[in-house]
Amino acid sequence: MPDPGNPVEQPDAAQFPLLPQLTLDCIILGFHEDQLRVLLLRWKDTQEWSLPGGPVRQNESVDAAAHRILKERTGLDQLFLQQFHVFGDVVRYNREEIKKKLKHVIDPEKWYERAVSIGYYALVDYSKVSPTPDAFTEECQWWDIKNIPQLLFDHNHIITVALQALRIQLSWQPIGYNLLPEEFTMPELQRLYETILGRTLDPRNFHRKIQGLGIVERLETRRKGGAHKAPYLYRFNKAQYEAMLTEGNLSFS
Amino acid sequence: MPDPGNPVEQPDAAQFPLLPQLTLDCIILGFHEDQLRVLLLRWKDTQEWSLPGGPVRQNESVDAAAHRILKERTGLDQLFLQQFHVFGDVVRYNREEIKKKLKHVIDPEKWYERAVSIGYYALVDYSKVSPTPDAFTEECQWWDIKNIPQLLFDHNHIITVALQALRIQLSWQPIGYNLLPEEFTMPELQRLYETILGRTLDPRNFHRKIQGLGIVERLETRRKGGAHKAPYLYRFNKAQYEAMLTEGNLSFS
DNA sequence: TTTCATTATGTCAAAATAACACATTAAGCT
DNA sequence: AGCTTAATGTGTTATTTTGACATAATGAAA
Repeated sequence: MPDPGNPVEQPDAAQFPLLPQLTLDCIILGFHEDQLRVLLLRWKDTQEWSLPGGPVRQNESVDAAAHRILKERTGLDQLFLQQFHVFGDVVRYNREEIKKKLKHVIDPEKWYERAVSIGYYALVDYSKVSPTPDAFTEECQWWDIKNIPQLLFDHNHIITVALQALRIQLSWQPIGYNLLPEEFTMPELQRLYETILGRTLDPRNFHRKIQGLGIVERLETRRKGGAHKAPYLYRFNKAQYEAMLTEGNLSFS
Repeated sequence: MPDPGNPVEQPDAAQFPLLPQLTLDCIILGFHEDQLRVLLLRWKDTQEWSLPGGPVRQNESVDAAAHRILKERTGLDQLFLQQFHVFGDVVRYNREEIKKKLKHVIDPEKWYERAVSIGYYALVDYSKVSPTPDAFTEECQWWDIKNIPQLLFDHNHIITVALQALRIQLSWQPIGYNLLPEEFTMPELQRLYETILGRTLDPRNFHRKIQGLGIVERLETRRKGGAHKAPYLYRFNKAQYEAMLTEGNLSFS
């Protein structure tokens, strides 16, 4: 379910007792047509969008809840999932406004107390995702990160914080394994980095850098189809990639 | 109060309704005698130690709760406080063992369900702290980070994760403003970095680096008192320091 | 005044980064 | 077949940053 910020009575509450006043919000990011995109949900009978999210069940870990929600929204099992912040203000958004906007979906009497929300971001292979709405929503769709509408709750803010965290990750860990298909081209990887960093990179320097990290291997084949020189295909060297995820590029001086 | 992992009935529960099944744990770090030290609490009538922590009240933000707990344990108001991880496993530690160990402090019947804990680390000026135990504990003391005893709950693990987060912070943000007194020497700052990083640094290179960041200003005065050449005193350039905290040294390449 | 402990400081080599331009080639068009 | 278009693949150089390294200076104590 999306995070109603203040959790509401859940459809499957009887079956699955929940941790009270605690929710997750998931920023599910994909990369398509040179755009970083985020998966959003549209609430039933409204034009209001929000992040996917939901409560944590008593018998599952917080991480497991995040995985479950991701699985429900995307169909994907394995993905890069990263806790990045806890949103714990007493008043995270205007509750009356939300109650009003969602009154046709959720009985305004059924809103509980304030909730603390744990933010996760996930990096997924856009082409493998089957966007699926939940019990409160009727549409699940990708949105260009540069073009997010006004969202419910404090979700615009949460996205901002998630992107900051993602850029920090990028500065000392590699990114791409979970965002690109198995085989990809160097310009594609470069555009992914450029999109996250919000600036252009020099293709020669980028190539040198990535090769230096040893996280990719060039294949024999090239990708044909464009009206231009065919780029080589690459795949990630999983072992080296994992190593860079763990050790990272941490260096003080 | 320390985090009983599973929260227990709180002494002031009537006065302050709490967020259920949610607690904070605070890793309060100071620097003294070239050691990074963490503040720990000893439970009443036991030899068992744990991290400071406690529940979040309904009418305060999670960050405010962390500040409150820090204020209660240290007497300090302004300090560097950083959320670093949420510990959300269903079983974070052996509950029966804990109930038994603390049976003289907390009625084993009074333990609630599992709790999710939000980890914060704080960097404080050792000399300004007045360690103060809470309602469940009778001693509050600094421990060398290299010499932590077996702690209650999953607190040894939490400390490990906090130190990892601290090292990551160090790799792209300056550290020191909240850990050192207003005036300090370059060797002191260097030893702080060395302690956090767990390795020695070259004094010439360190000096060059720190000067390059522009976060410190050398004063006219030197610190006398040691049987050796008197080191210059420095103070942080707050503006530049803040700038480095925000912008950081983030660079992909 | 001698000794001891610690601090302050500069140079050079190596590595990493930033800046920069042009030949190649697949596809589409004529 | 030949031309055009669009994007890719690639190397060099200057600059900056990092890492390695050793000695003179000085305050306190003996």
